[in-house]
Amino acid sequence: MHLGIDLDQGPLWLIEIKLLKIRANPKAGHLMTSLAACAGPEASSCQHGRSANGCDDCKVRLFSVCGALASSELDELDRISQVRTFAPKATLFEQDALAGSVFNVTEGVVRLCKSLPDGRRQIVGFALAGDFLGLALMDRYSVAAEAVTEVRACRFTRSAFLAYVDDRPHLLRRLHEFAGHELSLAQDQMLLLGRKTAEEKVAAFLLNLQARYGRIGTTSVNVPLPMSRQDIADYLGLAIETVSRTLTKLVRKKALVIVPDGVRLLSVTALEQLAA
Amino acid sequence: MHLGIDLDQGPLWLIEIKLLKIRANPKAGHLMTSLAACAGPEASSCQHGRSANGCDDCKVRLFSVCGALASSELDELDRISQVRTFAPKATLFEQDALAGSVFNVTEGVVRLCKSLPDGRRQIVGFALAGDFLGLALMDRYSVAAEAVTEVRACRFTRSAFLAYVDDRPHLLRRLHEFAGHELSLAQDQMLLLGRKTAEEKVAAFLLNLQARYGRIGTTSVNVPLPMSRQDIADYLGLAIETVSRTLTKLVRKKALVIVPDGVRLLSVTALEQLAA
DNA sequence: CGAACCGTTGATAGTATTCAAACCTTGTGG
DNA sequence: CCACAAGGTTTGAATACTATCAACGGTTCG
Repeated sequence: MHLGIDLDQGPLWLIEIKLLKIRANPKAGHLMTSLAACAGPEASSCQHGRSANGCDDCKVRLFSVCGALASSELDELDRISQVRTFAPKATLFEQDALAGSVFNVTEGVVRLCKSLPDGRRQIVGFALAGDFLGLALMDRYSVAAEAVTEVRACRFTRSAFLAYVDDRPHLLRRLHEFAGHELSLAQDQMLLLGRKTAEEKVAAFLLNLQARYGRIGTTSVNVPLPMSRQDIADYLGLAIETVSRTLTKLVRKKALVIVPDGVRLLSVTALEQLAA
Repeated sequence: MHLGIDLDQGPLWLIEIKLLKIRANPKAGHLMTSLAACAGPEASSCQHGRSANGCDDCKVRLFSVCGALASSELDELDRISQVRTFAPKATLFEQDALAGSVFNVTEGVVRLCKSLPDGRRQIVGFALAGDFLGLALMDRYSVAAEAVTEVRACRFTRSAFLAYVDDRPHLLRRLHEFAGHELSLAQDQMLLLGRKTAEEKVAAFLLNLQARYGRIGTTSVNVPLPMSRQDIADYLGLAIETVSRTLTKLVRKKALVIVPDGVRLLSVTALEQLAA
């Protein structure tokens, strides 16, 4: 066995699994959550968000809305943007509040929540690196956005961003493409919420997350779960206990193992069948 | 009591309700389904869709995406569009098919469905007059569209429409606004599907539909339900029996009465409380 | 060390589904 | 005109899946 080389195979975890319940190597846990945003094996040198050079060497640009912009246009985008960081549980914006800003997530995970007066909560999505918040450009936020992990994001005032977009139809076009994609994901989620069983929901959730990580970084059978079980439950329309029970059921079926801060998928094909 | 004058109060139904189970006047039923698209009392002279004059006197233009266009632009829109009608249960397009066309519904009701391999179905939305199908402008349809009632729609080939849009950023802007609204509705629906009880789902559905009818025609406590109970069930993530039972429960609570082809809301405030 | 939080597991309850049958409406054909 | 078939709706009884309530184990942090 080769140690510390193949990130994708997560050897540190393998060791932990075999040693049974030995305290997790904290570095391993960190590596897993980092996977969401980092591509390639040199995780230590991974720097997301804008550096001193601004958007030019932004790691998320190519798969984000900014990918529609020419290098010359990025300079002005730089000028109207500011990098902001949010601690876990911090609020980026609240449901129904006036939309003063829009954000482009460059690092970390954000949950998008809707709540009922009595406290019931539905998470309508998780935003990862490259995702744009406030895509609809509406004057009020329809959801709340809360940092799950430490989050880094480019912030624009909505008015400045609108002015910027108005001069650039190709960017609007790109925004619209992203909105269309979001809408399609929302429809998939409606199918999941309305018609799938708990097991199908959890399996589909894990596969989905894996695919999303793959699009922004390394494809791996290690799927970090930076969000809490309660978050997952509120995303899938389940009770927290049902999420927990279903995960252990999937473990018994040998479809996955639970590792610190996430899961390792043992049989993607089994999960795909379970996900319906 | 005044007969045949006040459409909004639906006097014909009142009579029927009081006579208890007397066979419904077929005209009354027809009036109700027409309410979805007709504003004002002269339902008989109501003509939706493009007439010989094209888009200019289209009844849905002002609250549809076309509302962003100047009169001069409508001429060219006319040229690339064709009016099409669909019989109930006809398919406008199928899930995952190449998106060859986009549609603007001018009359009738369309259901947007997603299905699982085993037949389970989720309706992700009902399109009414003024709604645009294919808003996302993606190259494949993410849902199937099926006529619930007789449907009239303006059809555009996707390529022609894309070319038309490319020359008109203000139309793209309007399309994006509509997409943002759709996304917001989808998020509301996720909250409903994931976190609401059967009673809350049904109450919210009826109030929502009433509000939508109000936006495109006459606000009325009469809410036509042209779709089947199965359709409602598949929209709300319930079994057909649960929808039926919940409706009769709402009748027992005196929140509404069931009339041919729809319901009449007796207490909107009661329903609003039940909808959470 | 204890409090707080998160996750897991067990027992129980409840809501919605499933299965089944009856009812109603509509359309067809004798 | 009535009988009958077909499709949709409603109602009833039993089941099942998931939620709720409760307790416990593990980790973190002061």
